[in-house]
Amino acid sequence: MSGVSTRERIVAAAARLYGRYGYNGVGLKQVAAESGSPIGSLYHFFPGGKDELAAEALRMSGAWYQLLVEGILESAPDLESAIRISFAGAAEVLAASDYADACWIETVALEVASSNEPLRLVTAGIFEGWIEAATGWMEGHGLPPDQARALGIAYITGLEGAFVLSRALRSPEPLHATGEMLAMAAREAVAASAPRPRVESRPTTKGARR
Amino acid sequence: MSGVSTRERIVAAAARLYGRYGYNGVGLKQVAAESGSPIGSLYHFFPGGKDELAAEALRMSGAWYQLLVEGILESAPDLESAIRISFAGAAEVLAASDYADACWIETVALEVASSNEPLRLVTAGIFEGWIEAATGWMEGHGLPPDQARALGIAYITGLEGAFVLSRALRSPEPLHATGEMLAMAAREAVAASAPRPRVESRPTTKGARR
DNA sequence: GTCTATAAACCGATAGAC
DNA sequence: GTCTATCGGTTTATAGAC
Repeated sequence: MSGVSTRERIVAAAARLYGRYGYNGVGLKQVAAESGSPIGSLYHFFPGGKDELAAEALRMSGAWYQLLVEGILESAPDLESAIRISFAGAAEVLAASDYADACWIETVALEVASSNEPLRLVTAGIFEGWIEAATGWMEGHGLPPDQARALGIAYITGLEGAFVLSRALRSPEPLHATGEMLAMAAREAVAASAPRPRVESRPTTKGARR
Repeated sequence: MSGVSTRERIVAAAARLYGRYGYNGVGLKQVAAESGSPIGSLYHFFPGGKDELAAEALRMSGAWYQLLVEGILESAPDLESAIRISFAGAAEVLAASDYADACWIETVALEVASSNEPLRLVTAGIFEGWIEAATGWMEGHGLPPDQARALGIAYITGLEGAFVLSRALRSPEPLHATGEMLAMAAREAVAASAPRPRVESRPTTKGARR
């Protein structure tokens, strides 16, 4: 009746624990206990040990978050409100977990960035996938490719950075403030790339573009 | 002739190592070796052990970054270019360290957020100080208090989030893109809070505000 | 203040019974 | 596939000589 395999329970427990306390802050014994399985099962499914388990946990979390965010973005009426809704929703979820569960990738990403190249590559692949998805969605709302990519990246970095401050301060304010400012940037980007809003919108004599 | 005390060398080594590899990723023996002092000296200066040393390293780094950023902000001609210069400078420094040294606070902040309340409070105090400083500077450039605080927070969260992606991807692009989008938000914020730029700047019949 | 030796606990990983 | 016992190494922290 459970429907979840031992392997899935181990991966889920590892993802949650690593996200909360970091890769180096959680032992395999703790993962085994949290998933309700002995150490032996852990090495049975992941002969590569802790690194292989973490890689699988990161990939699982990355795919899960991507589906979650894509669902939010696609259900929003426009670009500006999509950003606002994303950050407000993240603030609610974070507060509901008592500021424990934000992004299960980023703590590990920072820990392994300069010490574990295989895992660093896993986190890089996840972030690249998110950037591509966000960029595509921004393009679908009429932004030119370079603006779409910049805003897509800023959307992700804004979320990740706000997670750090919101968890440390135990306050939703960083998420709300960051969402508000990115919504403003989105409005400006849309206005700047609009076909031709009015006769005099911006001085065309000297391009503001770099 | 050295001028740096043993205590200072220990704190500096701890700050750098914790920033690169995380709080749980670095042992006291490694800090002692890196600082060129035996373990005994470490416990002589920090009887509280690893937590007390980390707290001191965090406070030192926090004050140092605050001075650095304030210097950059005050030397910039205007709000928009100050943001651009900050992110471009951070990208250069990060690349120069081979994507190892970004913010020495944030890796530790994420690790301790849900597991070490005393250290979490230290990181929270540092972030609060940064927010106050950034907010004050934004107000000095004419933004109303609530907009100044929101942009000040987004400036910090944007930096922190871009650090995560830039380190993981080993690319300066996240820092550049985030800086570009926050500069756009700053331009929009300045324009929106300007005394009265033109006769017809935005439809006043239906407020776009919230 | 500086330094070494060591205690006690925990880590990742393995062997092997069932 | 499940589970226990254990190895070797590393961790934080302490004791005590100099």
